[in-house]
Amino acid sequence: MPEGHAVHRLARAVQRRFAADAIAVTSPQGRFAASAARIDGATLRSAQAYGKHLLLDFGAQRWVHVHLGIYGRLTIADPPAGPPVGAVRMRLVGPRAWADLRGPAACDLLAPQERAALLARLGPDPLRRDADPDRAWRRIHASRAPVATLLMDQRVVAGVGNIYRAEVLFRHGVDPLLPGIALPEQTWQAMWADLRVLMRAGVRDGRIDTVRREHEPASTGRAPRRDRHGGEVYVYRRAGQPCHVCGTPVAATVLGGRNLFWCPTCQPART
DNA sequence: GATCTATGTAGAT
DNA sequence: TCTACCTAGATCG
Repeated sequence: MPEGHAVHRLARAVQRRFAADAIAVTSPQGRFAASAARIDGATLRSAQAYGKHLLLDFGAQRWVHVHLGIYGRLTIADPPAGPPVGAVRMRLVGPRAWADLRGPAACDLLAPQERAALLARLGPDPLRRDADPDRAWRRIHASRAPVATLLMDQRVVAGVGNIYRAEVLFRHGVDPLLPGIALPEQTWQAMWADLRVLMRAGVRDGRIDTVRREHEPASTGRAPRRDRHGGEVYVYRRAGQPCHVCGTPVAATVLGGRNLFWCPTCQPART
């Protein structure tokens, strides 16, 4: 689920269904119980996403910070709330909806300085209007690390995950292992603009689609294939399958502990 | 039913 | 570079 687009989508849903209401906050599982008690019954002022982080503003300088990590899920449903099933870290119950949070990497109550520190360590988020791509560019241009590594570094760009990184590199013909310092600025600007378009579409649709119409299998007469994440992609998790554009088998390796996918023909290494 | 895997990150080594 | 975190869906047998 959780690349930045999913968290922004979640923030919108929480905003729509809980904001301006008094919310009963509990921790059926117990691990968030002490913090939940401090905000139980407070009015939710707003829900916002910054990269992959979700912040719920409960007023009086109190923010609930949620990071879903790889496993986490926040499910929202219509009342009435039933008994908790499984390990529910946090439950929100409002008059119009209720939500259960399971398996998050983080669920904390933040004070203002903690919230500020969190936001300060995040790079620009393509889904936020005020984001400055030059901040990311300065870090990329100063680094010998592979572009693929830099794109996943939340201090460089906030919200990009393993799918968007693989796909945006493919769409711009960039070798994932190219050192950041060797990436042309024009290419970075184009990638940033593309990330904004792709991730906004992801928020709107609730899935990641990156394949241009002319490359869709459907346009060749076959039914469109959806991977199990529901989207249509060029290279992510397509190791060994033919590239949609040139037919070369998609390559895969592990970089920094994460799977990396690319087309060696469409994204050639510099020689 | 057991095992594998994952759209992520922090912290230890 | 490695491990822990700790959930659930897919896959294996």
